Amino acid sequence: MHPLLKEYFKFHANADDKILERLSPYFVEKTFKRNEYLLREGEVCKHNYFIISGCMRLFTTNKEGIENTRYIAFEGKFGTSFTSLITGLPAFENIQCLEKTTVLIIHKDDFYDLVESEPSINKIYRHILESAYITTQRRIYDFQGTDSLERVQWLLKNQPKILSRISNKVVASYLGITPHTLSRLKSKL
Amino acid sequence: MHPLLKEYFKFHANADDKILERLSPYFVEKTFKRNEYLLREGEVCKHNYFIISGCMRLFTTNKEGIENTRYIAFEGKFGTSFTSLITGLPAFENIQCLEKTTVLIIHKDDFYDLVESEPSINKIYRHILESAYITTQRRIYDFQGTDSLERVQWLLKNQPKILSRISNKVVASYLGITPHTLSRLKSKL
DNA sequence: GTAAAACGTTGACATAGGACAACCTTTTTT
DNA sequence: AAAAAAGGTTGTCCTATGTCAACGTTTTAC
Repeated sequence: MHPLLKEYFKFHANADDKILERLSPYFVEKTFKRNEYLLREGEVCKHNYFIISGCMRLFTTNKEGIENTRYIAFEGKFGTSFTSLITGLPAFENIQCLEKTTVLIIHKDDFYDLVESEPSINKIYRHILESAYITTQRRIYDFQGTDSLERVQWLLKNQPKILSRISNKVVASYLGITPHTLSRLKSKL
Repeated sequence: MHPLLKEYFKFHANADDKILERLSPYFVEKTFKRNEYLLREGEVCKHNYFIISGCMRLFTTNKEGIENTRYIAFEGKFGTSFTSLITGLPAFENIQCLEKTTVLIIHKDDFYDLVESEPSINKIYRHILESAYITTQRRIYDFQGTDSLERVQWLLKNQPKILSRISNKVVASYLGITPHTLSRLKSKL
């Protein structure tokens, strides 16, 4: 099993080596090109991805074609369309690599079987859900009732990696502003 | 055990009557007045609440004193500050009853012990986390890049109960607009 | 039942940030 | 290496929504 995933399991579920060896075959490594899609809006999401290197984003497109980035994940994190994975309904979001990205892929059927049968995966899943929830909540909480300057400052303080590694266009769509506004704001700082 | 909670357990965890009788003593009934607080910002949240009748909201207050309602729950739902419950850190949100409200209260220690030891509660918790996550995601997704008229229409379509049972002031703070704007928009519909 | 407070509506005005456009720079393609 | 495409910056203008204010109505408190 890849050391990054091992670390994740040890840290969040106290899993021992024996269990990890048993789980290892469920995770298949694959590398995607920069800008390549792991999932497109309208498809049913069938996999959970653990990022070994690179990064990906979840984004939606509204009726005017404007992109809205909702989550950006780097190496060492799980990322997928949980809403589609959980409900089995078509995703309303896309998953796209922002850099050349290597992931470990587990199929949802295996994943949910293991959630039921294997306590360490049950714990990991609980952890993933809890932190996904908390992250989402924090983002709503921190963004609601703030102007765009405050949002950029928030990003600088809380997720500086996003500002340094990700293009302005994507950052703007993550902050809910236009690239123009972001550009103007950056010159103010 | 109260029939509403029973129904919840049967529906989401297939729990049988024997288990429900065992779980029953952990849930204590209590009634709160309209506007009464179950939790104040800065306190550590120690309980999970299941609403039997009435409704409550979670809201935050920003530095200018502006309220921001993030979740409104009616009878038949669990509600608490999960972020504080999970992390054990002080909550940044308030929980307040919007009507005279009767809840079943379970202490977080009991709750998390049961999550570990009792599969039906484990399943319930998973379900709560999953739906909390999905609800939050949907709200972000549906609100981002929409103007306030679209938000009101969204509410009318997706949560009409909120518009009919809850005061304009609270609804406005849920939509992230001022009561003035909401008032103007309502006259347009 | 009366006073006080909170809430809701509407108007006039101010402003943050989007739309459009031009231009420059960087990246990608061949 | 040249051409094309994408991304970034900056200017002007416009619109949606917040702010301030006045006033009427409903709810709460004594």
